[in-house]
Amino acid sequence: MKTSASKNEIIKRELQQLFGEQDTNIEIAAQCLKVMSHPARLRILCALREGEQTVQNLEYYTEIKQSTLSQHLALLKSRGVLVSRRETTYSFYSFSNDQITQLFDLIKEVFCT
Amino acid sequence: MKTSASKNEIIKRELQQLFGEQDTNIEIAAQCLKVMSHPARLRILCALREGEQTVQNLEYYTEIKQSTLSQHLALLKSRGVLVSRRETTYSFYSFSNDQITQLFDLIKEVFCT
DNA sequence: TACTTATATTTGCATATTACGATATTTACT
DNA sequence: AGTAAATATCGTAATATGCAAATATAAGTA
Repeated sequence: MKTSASKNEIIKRELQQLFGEQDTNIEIAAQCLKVMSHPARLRILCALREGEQTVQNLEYYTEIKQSTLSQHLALLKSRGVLVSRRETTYSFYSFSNDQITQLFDLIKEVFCT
Repeated sequence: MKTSASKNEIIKRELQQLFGEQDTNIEIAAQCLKVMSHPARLRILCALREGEQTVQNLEYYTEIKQSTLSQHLALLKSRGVLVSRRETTYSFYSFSNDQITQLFDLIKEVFCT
């Protein structure tokens, strides 16, 4: 099977542009999606959907052990999905921006309807 | 820090319902997202966005080695992201449904704009 | 039947993730 | 200073994932 060579070239060129020249965007997208694609982390995002929460509240909601939870949160934060702020001894985590929130909402819509 | 116990209970109950009672949906979502969150597989999805393609075309577009590509395709198919059909010796792969396509489009929108 | 092309599967190995106990850090309070 | 609470980090064992060569299968053609 051979589509015309020129058409293949066009598609290939479009592909190269689609996610940016150096595949930077595609790498970022993969990393961000990857960090969201874990049952525990999806549960965390669920719990944060209505607003920021402390670690101990998240521990209660998600039933994930403290150290494990803390690692998941650190990962989500390091990839730009979440942000955190300190208030006395509490850390409050929340979504970092609207795009991520929007992405999460669509995921929920796609898989829960 | 203690939010009132009753409010916590309410949030927890909402969480349990959000992705379904047995966490089935959340598991499915995680698996599906996970399979999409890989640079090679995102590149494959990009190439398929305009319609079905043969394996050899995908090999050309994505520059992924045949056996590796075939494994990625098998994975994407097994998780319901792609479907395939045989025509003589060629396998044609394409998106399995509109929701997945829509999800992919949003991913592209979020990470490439 | 023999040969070729397209795709799929197997295998081995390297690397990455995961969970969780133990330990460390941070901050407040006495 | 000493203690306690909330969170973070470390160490490690189990498991999962990645890639690509080698091999297998499927289907068309001489």
